[in-house]
Amino acid sequence: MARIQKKIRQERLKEKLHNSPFLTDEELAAFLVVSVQTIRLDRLELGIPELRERIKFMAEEAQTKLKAIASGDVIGELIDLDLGKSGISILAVTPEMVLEKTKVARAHYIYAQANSLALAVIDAPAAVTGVANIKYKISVHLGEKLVAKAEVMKKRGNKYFVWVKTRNETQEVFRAKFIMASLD
Amino acid sequence: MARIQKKIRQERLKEKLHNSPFLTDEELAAFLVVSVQTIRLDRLELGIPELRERIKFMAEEAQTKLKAIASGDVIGELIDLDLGKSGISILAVTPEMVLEKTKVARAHYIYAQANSLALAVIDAPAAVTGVANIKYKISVHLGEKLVAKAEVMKKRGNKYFVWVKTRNETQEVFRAKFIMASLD
DNA sequence: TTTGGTATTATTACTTGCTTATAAAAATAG
DNA sequence: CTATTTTTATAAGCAAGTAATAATACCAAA
Repeated sequence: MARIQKKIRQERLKEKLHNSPFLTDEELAAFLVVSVQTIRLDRLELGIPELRERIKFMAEEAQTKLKAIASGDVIGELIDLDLGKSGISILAVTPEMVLEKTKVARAHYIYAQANSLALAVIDAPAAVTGVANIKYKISVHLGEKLVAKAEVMKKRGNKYFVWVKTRNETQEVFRAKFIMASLD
Repeated sequence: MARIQKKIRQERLKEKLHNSPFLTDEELAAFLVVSVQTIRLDRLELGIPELRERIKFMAEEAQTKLKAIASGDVIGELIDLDLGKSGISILAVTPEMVLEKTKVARAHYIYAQANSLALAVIDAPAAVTGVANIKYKISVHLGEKLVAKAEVMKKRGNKYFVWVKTRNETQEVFRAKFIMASLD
């Protein structure tokens, strides 16, 4: 009986901390109606660090993630680049990128990978996207690895015509034609 | 002379903390070759909170930002929604969204606002983007406020045809036609 | 019923990274 | 040289812990 209670409590502890990780042991003890010591033993068993460590970890992790998402000039990892001609990037679909309910990747991530690859591939110091023609062929799910290939089809004046095709492991999932204009 | 030294030290302190905000007073004292007490007086004068508060603040802020950027179902603030018919969202262009050099908003943010609005507006429990036709008319810069308006033009079976037009304060900057397929 | 092991709670000493308050020393300006 | 500012030192206290040890409580099986 006691063992079952313990298991349940520890599950509840994990869940609670998952939802609100900023709680102290004291608050957790009040929530689960046990002593602070019990909470500490549970944390020890479950390998959950103390509040301050948790906060610190979150701050560090969130910072790097923010950088990756918000300020990285290329979404996805650039693995091949022939400037002015073609490029390849890969992007792993992580939990942040999918819709909660369906686990389907949100469209703008797939778009972002393609668009930033297109931007990277054209041989210009700065450029903006003018027109895009896009087709999402099948939906992409959590855990898949997307490989985007970009090709500069032609260049006319300051305009670049870039095609991007994105595949998962087995098939083509996305296709886009961009017309990019270089500035300067 | 001393006053100048103090000013300089406090500037250096601010800069150091800006770059590496995870330093303790002790480490800062060693870095600036003064006593820990001096660092504390400086922090007091400059209104800089202690390490733990800084970390906590970063964790909280980064978390909300991450949520906003990565897992918010709508990029931009939804200010009007007539389900199945139309919707409006606004998005302020913040420093994270622009390219370092040019301060021009990266295309995928504008796309993301439009796409997530289109998703929000269609009256379906879950949907994926099938095809998009996009035109970036002029480039968007740091500080501008984007207003996206979506309209469901027609519905055929499980397919929705949604048009989105985005304006800044003065003119239309972006236009997209999406064909979304609802799932269930 | 007693014995034994797990689970829980309590107690105490110690840690980090501070705050607050007070005082002393050093540096500098006038 | 004195008054003021700046810097350093000292001591007490706090939050949220860890680590170690001991004392109960509980339940289960011999």
